[in-house]
Amino acid sequence: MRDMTHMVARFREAGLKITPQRLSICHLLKDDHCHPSAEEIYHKALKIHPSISFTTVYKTLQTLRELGEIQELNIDPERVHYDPEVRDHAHFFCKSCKSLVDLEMDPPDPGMIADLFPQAEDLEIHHTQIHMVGLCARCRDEKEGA
Amino acid sequence: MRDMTHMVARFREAGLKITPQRLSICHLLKDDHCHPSAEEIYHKALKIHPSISFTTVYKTLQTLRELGEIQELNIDPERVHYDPEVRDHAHFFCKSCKSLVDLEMDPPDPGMIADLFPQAEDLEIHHTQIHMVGLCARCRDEKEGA
DNA sequence: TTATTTTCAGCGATTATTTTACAATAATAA
DNA sequence: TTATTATTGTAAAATAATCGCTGAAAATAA
Repeated sequence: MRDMTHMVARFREAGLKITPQRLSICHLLKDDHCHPSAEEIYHKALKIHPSISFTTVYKTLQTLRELGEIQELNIDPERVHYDPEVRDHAHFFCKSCKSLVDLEMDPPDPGMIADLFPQAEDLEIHHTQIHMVGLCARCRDEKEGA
Repeated sequence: MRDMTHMVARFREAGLKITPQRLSICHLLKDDHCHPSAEEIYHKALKIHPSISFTTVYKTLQTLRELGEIQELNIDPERVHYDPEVRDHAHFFCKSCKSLVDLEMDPPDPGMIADLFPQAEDLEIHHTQIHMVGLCARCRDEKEGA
């Protein structure tokens, strides 16, 4: 997700109304790299718009996803998380503390995907997710220390 | 998941009873590479045990996951799918027909992960999932033909 | 085989998340 | 400013996932 000027333009060109709720949700998402859930975004939005509903947050997230401005992460079996960064990068999910962090990656060699996945040639791939699940450093140490 | 003899041994060494229901669920999973959901396994199991409950299927899937005999796939936002193959391989999910297929991959160069993800050094990674989402050949052609 | 012990299957209900319908409201264009 | 149209928020529904309990079944010992 880019800056607010860009988002306003995106809404406009899609024929969507520019409401304070939508702008606030964009603002909350824009610089948040903690991968919030819909519920978390809702609670943050409540501080700005005390009467905002979960439905509004939910629908706005859908809209932003359709616009390609955010991506949904299915790494946590309990809930969907949202990521304002749509460029290729991987994620790590800690089973213990439920933290979800970015794993930066160098852009893979374009030929690598084709080499690794010959079958992918016949598919129209919209996006790729790389998920690693386990224990973060802190939770691993706690486990061993106990 | 390996053969039934292996599964019986696994159950036994874990102090779990070898019930007809469990054996049937293992049998259903063993050769199914369509990545069924809990609901689908339940419906197949019903044909063998007309009185089996969803709870039994659900609990057995949990057990098999804890034993490391199957893995859960979180690629479909609507439901969890189960995979009897726990070795490294990627998956492709078609947004249109909801099919979920294996993408065979050559085992990546051991150094590749470390090279791509320097941060991973501090993490205890239990498993990695690579998910590609888009349209399968058939759905892509239907879209273009229309 | 039979008795004893332990676990499991199935029922029912619950929790949590995600999704929808619709009337009131707010944003936009004329 | 008014008309038009989309969005918000309320409330409720749909769906998936999960749990406690009890009779039944399976494993084990005698």
